[in-house]
Amino acid sequence: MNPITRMVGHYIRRLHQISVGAFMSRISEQDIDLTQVQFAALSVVKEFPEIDQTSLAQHIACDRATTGGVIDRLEKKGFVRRIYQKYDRRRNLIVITDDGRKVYENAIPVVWVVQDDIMRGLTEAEQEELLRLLVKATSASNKFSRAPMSSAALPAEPESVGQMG
Amino acid sequence: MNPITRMVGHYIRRLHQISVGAFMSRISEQDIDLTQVQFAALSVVKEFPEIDQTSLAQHIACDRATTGGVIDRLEKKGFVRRIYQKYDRRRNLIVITDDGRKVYENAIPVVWVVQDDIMRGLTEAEQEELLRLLVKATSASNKFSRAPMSSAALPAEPESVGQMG
DNA sequence: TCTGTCTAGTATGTATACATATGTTTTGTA
DNA sequence: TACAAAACATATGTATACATACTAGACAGA
Repeated sequence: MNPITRMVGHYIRRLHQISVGAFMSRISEQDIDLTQVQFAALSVVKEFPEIDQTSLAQHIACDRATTGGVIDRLEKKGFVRRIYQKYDRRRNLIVITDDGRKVYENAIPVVWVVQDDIMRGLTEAEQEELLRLLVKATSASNKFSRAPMSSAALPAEPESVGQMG
Repeated sequence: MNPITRMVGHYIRRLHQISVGAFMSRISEQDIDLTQVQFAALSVVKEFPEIDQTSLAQHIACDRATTGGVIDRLEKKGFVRRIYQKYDRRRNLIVITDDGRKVYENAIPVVWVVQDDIMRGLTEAEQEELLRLLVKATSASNKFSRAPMSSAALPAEPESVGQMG
C-alpha cells in the first residue's frame, strides 16, 4: 500500500476538495455565483459593516493578498463596496450591498445541504465528533498556519460548536 | 457569532491550510524542495514505475491538468523523467530519478513530524478517531469531488488506517 | 518638524485545483 | 478500410493561498 494512504494530510486535502466541490455543485444548482470563501467573506462583511480588509482577512483566515482578490471579485459582482476613507487613507472599509445581502440569504440554506453532503457517510454521532475534532485540531495548530485565524474569529467555546439543526 | 464558525467546510479549509503550512515549514527546515502534493506524486511514481499521467492523477486525486503541472515542476527539479512512447504516442510514462529517490527518502521522516504537528492538540485516541473519520468521510463523499480518487488508490480496509509508529 | 517604525493595501511570482476546450492518437465498429 | 468514439496530454482562464517586496500613509518620540 502506498504511504500516502496513511497520511492524514492526504485525507484533509481530499476532504477539502470534496467540500469545495460539493459547495460549487450545490450553489450552481441554485444559480448562485459565489464560492465558499466568498460566502465566508460576505457573512463577515454583513456582520461587521465597514470592516477593513486586514480584519476581514483574519476572520476568514486568509492573508491580506488573498483577501484583496476575494474582495475584488465580490466587488466586481456588486456584492460588496469599498469605501475610501479620508481620515486614514491606508484603509478601505468594506460594506455589503443590497445584492450582496440577497445572494447571502439565498446561499444560507445551501450551506447546510453541503454540510450534509460532506459528512453523509458518517452517523450523526460521528458527524458531531468529526466537527468537534476539527475545531479542536485547528484551534491547537493555529500557530502553524501561515494565515492564522484571529482569536476574535475563533469560537468562544469550541466544544459547543456543532451542526445546525 | 458568525455562521462560518459553525460550518464544517470552514474548519476543513483551515486544517488544510495548517497541514500545508506545517509541511512546508518542516520540509524547509531540512532544506528539501518539495510540496505535499509533489511528495505524494513522487511516492506514487516510485511505487509504480512507468505510470502514465492519468493513472498518477487518480492516485494522488488531482485532475489531469493539475497533475501535468505537478510533473512539470518535479521534472524541472530533476526528481522525475517523462518517457515518450512509440507504441502509444498519447502517453507519457513517468519514472523517478536517483535524485528523486533520495529526496523522497529524506522527506519520509518529515511526514510523520507533520502528522504530529497537525494533530498535536488531540489525545492519541482522538488522533486515531479523526483519521478514521476523515477516511470514512472521504470514501463516502468521493463522488462529489471533481477529481475523485480511484478505487485502486483507496485503502482496502479504511478502518485499519492509522498513524504510523 | 523630522525620522524611524508600524500599518494597510497592492503587485508579483509560485503552487494547487478545476472547468473547458483543443489537438493528437488510438481504438472500436460498421 | 473508413469513421466515430474514446483516451491522453496540454492550453487557457479562474480562484484560492501564500511569500516577498513595495508604496503610501499614520504615528510616536526626539
